[in-house]
Amino acid sequence: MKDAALDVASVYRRLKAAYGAQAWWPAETEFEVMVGAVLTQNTAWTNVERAIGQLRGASCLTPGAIVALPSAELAQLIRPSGYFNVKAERLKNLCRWYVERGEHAALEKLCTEDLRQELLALKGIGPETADDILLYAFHRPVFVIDAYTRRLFGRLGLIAGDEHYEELRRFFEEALSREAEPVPLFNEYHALIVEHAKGLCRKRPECEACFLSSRCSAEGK
DNA sequence: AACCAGGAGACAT
DNA sequence: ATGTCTCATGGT
Repeated sequence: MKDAALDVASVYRRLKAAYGAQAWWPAETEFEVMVGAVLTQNTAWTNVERAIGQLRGASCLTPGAIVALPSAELAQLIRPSGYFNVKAERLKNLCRWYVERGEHAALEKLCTEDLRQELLALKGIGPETADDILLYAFHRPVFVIDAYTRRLFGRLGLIAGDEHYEELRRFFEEALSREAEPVPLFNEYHALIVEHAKGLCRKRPECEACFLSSRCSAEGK
């Protein structure tokens, strides 16, 4: 028999077998998902949690409150998440658009491509942040590409790793196009990639693939 | 104590 | 179209 094909779908099964269900995104509301998507840009999630906690504590975890808040005050609230000055502007851009556009009730009516283009047009919302929002806040079938995805699948030999964002997104979405329910699948898949990456031993990059075998010393962090 | 973290934009080449 | 720099806090 031929060796088991190491394709995108089988990597998912192995990740899920190794780490279990993730049930992302870690947030109370869909708006909170959007805030977290901006705050976590190139930042550890533990820092984002603090920033979101500060926003909640100041009763500023709503689009209206963030729009009304002076940038300098917003920056101080989100300080623990790093890049607080730029992220304050990015959050305000996002919230201003969100409010003007009628929030979820109105935006839900847009098709995925239109919604994506509107998000990408905002200063501070790049392809990954836009796709985080599309998938985890609007439940659209979009596969999120992040640095972990590039690293993992690059090391597995399934991609080069330096492809353009859109090219990789199409690659994964096409590879999973036969699946019955893309939204829960994409949701879980990206979460598993991150979970795997967080527990990965930095000193041994070769361990990147150890979830593929039944015994892995790096499992469970 | 350097190094990195669930990126994106501005700018030069 | 492809590099390089900046933004900044909190963990290992």
